[in-house]
Amino acid sequence: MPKKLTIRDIAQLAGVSKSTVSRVLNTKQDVDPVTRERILQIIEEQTFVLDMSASKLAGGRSRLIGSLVPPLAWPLMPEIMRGISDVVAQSPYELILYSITKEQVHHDKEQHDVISRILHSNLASGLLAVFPGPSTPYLTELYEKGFPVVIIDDRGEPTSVPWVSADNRVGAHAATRYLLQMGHHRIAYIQGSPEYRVSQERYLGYCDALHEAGLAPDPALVQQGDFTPMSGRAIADYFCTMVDRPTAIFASNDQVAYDVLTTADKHGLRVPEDLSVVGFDDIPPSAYLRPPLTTVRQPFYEMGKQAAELLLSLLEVSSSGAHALNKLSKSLSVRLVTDLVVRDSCSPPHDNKLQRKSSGLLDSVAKAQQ
Amino acid sequence: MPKKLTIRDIAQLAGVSKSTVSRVLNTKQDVDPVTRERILQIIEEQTFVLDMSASKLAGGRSRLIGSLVPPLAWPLMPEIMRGISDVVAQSPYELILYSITKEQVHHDKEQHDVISRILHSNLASGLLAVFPGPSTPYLTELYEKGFPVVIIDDRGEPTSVPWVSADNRVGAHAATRYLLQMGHHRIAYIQGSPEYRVSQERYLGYCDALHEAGLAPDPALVQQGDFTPMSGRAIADYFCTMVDRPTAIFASNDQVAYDVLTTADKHGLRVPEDLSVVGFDDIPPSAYLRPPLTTVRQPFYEMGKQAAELLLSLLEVSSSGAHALNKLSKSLSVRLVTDLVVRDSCSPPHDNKLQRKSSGLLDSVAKAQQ
DNA sequence: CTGTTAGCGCGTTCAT
DNA sequence: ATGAACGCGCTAACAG
Repeated sequence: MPKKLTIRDIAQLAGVSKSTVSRVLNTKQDVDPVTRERILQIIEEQTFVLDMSASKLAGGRSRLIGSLVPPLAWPLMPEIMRGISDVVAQSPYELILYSITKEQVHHDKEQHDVISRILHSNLASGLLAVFPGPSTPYLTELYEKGFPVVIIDDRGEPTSVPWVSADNRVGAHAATRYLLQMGHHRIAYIQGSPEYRVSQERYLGYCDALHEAGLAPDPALVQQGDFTPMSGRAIADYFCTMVDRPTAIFASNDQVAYDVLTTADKHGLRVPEDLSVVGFDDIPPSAYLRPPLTTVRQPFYEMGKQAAELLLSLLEVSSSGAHALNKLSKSLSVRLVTDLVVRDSCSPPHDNKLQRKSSGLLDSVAKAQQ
Repeated sequence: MPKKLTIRDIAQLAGVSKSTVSRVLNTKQDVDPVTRERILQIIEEQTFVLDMSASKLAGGRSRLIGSLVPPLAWPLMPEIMRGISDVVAQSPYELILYSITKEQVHHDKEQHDVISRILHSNLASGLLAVFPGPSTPYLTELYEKGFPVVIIDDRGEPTSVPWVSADNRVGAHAATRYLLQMGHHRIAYIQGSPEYRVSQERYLGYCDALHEAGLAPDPALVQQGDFTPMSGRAIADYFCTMVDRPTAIFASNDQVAYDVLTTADKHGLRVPEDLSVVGFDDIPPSAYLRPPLTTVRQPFYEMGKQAAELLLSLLEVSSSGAHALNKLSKSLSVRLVTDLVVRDSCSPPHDNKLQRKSSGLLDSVAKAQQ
């Protein structure tokens, strides 16, 4: 175990002062390209790495990013984390995981506590918040005080905090339009939790498509769900046993769509022959169900990736420059497009079955937009 | 934004010196209970938190745990992480996530790099490694040099490093015995990747049960797979088209069992009527398949939890005491029991169908042991 | 362009 | 039982 080298050691090896080494390590200007090269060489040979604690203490920056995330068991989380990790791994930063438990997800006091912990421990120099939910206001405050924050998908009101999200409205529009074009008229909709902004957006997209087709949303066909597994069963029961049963159900996320599939089966309804089903998210199991689920894919990996890149660039600015940061805030939102993934859970309704048939290929993907 | 308080500030408020505050913060002896209480009081009021960087630099511990994990998209990871997070969140420690990409998983050089990065950055004071695979030797070296390490499930040879794992052999035994008791004689087995120790263990469990029933493993019924989705299809094809087709297939993980289900369907074989299928892991989708999959549940949450607790206790020891650590190493392995989760993917074979029928309840769980 | 000087906030001797 | 002084490894002025 070669004793841990310090910046001084490599300064000696290079015949310069610690400051110079520090300069090259922090890619400052004003260093002779030759000595810089030599120093880098030595650093490489010795596999020297800056002591982050010392660096943080002396300078203030920490090369540590905090990530405030909902339970990783949420099926969309792994891909988001992969996007984040991939970016962070390529950077000089490391990622601290502050994981919100199922129980804390809806309690803003507890989330506030977690955030305080993040701030007080004074480790992270930036924060990536995934579905921060009730704590969005705190995060906003934080951000406006100059602490770099990026939100992935939000809840509640818009905020000045940079954020990235998929275009839920357009996605829901595409899914609904797909059903309409297939000949469906009675398309039921299962709402997501009302606290989430994405729920409203998806609902609006559903309405958009209906209006476009000259239809008005039928209140009887719109029921309030809450995104969680099992929660859709009662609603699906209701739809399956209606006198004038809908010919298609658009569930506002895949997990609820699974409930629809299960429930339809229970009632002896075949999907897609008797009932078409569309989900939202395209989480991994959706491709493996029977029938494979037609759904709107959210680019989770990309969302994580872009959020991390955004945060990294904020960090860049706040370290080098000054408050030029605030000037950018207008353009600091990213909306990613969704894709309609056509699988086998939809077909034209019985009374109107001359339209196109959905592809039977598991993996066929159709772009939702143009 | 109240300016960050330092240990000195609260020393002043308490009318004592920084040293004393430091002592109570680190729960040292030799502090007057009264002043200790007063200081704690003030710390509480001010919601003061130690600056971890400074603390680490000055020679203290870092309250940071590194976690070296495979891609979170591995279906068993979220639960493991939940176990880890729950424990860490209750402790004064934070978790740094070092995520291995799909590509790095089998390249020990890259993993070595990641580990070096962990060590050199000098942040983490302990390491939790999940399925470290090829880097087990490095971790062993590390551990033997006194750096706290805990491994969750290993690969390759046994090591002195503390580790936790499920009892794969007993689990596989239970699954196979279940099939045997149901009347199956020709039970095929799809192996996992040979590099993983768990693959061998499960295979041994399979053999144990066979021997117990007076049968010998039939080489034609044991095929080498590799745990990944899709990888089982060719093997399942092979089994489904054999002249003397097996009446049951035991897949060494759930993902491969899904392939068996898909393939059986392709060949027009009904599960469980024509073919019984058992998996291993009990990852979330398994309960929602049609038919719901009978499988051996690994206690992933518990594995993460116990590993984190183990590491925390190592950290405790290495901070307070000395090398009493090594004396414990004998008992520092944890083997958790697995459960056979009986769902609907198994039934007695055609030619022998008088035995018990598997439960139809989705969630019915039977203890594998006693 | 580069070296020198001061701390950053805390743990740890060593006194007292 | 408690305080004073020193230094952890590094960055940030300030000189040159």
